[in-house]
Amino acid sequence: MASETESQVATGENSGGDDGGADGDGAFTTPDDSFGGVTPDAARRLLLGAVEAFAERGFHATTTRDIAGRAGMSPAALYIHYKTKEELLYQISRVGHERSVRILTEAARTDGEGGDSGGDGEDAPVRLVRAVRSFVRWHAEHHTTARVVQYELSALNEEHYAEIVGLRRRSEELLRGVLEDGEASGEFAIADIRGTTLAVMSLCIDVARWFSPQGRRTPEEIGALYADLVLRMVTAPAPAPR
Amino acid sequence: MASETESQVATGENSGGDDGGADGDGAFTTPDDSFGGVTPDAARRLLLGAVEAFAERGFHATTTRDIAGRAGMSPAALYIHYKTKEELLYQISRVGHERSVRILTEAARTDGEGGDSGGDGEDAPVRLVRAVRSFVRWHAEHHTTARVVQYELSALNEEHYAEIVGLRRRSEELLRGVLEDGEASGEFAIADIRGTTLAVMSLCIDVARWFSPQGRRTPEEIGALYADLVLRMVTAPAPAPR
DNA sequence: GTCTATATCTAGATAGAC
DNA sequence: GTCTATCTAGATATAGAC
Repeated sequence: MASETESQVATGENSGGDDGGADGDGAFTTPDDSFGGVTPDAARRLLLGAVEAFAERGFHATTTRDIAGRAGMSPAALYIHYKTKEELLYQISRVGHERSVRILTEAARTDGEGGDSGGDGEDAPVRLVRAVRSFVRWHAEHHTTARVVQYELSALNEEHYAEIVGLRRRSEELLRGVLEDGEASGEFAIADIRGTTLAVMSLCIDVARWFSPQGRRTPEEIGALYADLVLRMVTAPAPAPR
Repeated sequence: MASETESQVATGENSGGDDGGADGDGAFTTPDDSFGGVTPDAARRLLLGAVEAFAERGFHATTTRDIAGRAGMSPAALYIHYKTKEELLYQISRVGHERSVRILTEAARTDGEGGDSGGDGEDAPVRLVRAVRSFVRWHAEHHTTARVVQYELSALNEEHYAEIVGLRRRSEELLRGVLEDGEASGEFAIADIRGTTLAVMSLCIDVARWFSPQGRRTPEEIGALYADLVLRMVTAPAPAPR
């Protein structure tokens, strides 16, 4: 398998506690060190170059020369670290999707951060707000990576694509679980749980497409706005004042 | 300019009343005749082939041979009708974006279909529901075209890109107008109108990315669901029942 | 307007010196 | 592990016959 080259990508899943705390993620990571765990250095620089290039121009329009150039290397050097251009995309996708799953796992759990939740999933709104807020923040903060992760999937080979789809399903299930819990407890009033789950995922993901650091809102602000909008989506509206 | 080749694309803006009635759009159009006005026949077939191919594989990964093949022609024949591959994308984008503007213009107007609205923009919720419903329906029904229209913009040349961005701004302004009217009349309770406008646009647009005709919902059902979700987004939530 | 044939270029990937 | 040089394939676009 292409994924078992010896100089390969560390997921970050086990790479120490420097960037995945309970309060979300990205707050104290620099603009794009999603690949901090990758060694050797050249392999990481190539990955970062690939992310930039793929985000700017798309996978197919990006040349290996371009990627190598951004990493300060010759075109041939790329192939020491990655078998193909597609393998670069796969590593980016995998790390990004694993991060998504982790963010949502963290946010969706019932034993909230420091809170003394009674136990029976009473706090679905808190979990939902936390999930949307940190998921959106990640897509804005790491919009370059996220753009590649979310919009270049079709360039993966079949095997890699299947693996990524599995991770996406896990993310969706995590979010749906929160909506189901809230519906069961009466905190939410949702007409179509599966459909609403999809809509919320879609809303969060699409942040990566339009977000710009030059825009008028910070990732934090967008996260807060979106959390509020989503909370309204799952809550029965008040009768319109006349 | 590339856009003035003699055998070129009719917008559909003036092409008769066969598919843009007051009750939305797409209901009685076949799966993809967004380009019904294009003549000669070969030019239209090429456009349809390009839409399919771009949607499946992306602009850069699509070869002119592929497009020509789908249209039942040799690679060279393409260049009789279009100067470059990019021009095909431009025509697809332009027609699609003009359709979006038209759908939103139609839906956002204050003199609703047959209704006797008093006159002072009392019916913002109706306008919003109508807008979201038909905009979403278009993105689902024509998801192949919409995918190209929404996700391949970066492959346009600078001049064409600028033109398309102008159309996108018009769409956004149409939607924002509805939210502003509803906020002014007290029908809506929106914290951040610009941000909410963006979120709603984003939600609708992203339907094109994930929609599949094999999925469990029809375009109509998704449109209805989304209209409800968006209406909740702009309405003050009822206090949670305890 | 369409075809066959082809010019020209550029991409991904490899060979082999250092 | 990195470089220079290069192989090979396939892309866009054009030429010229029909």
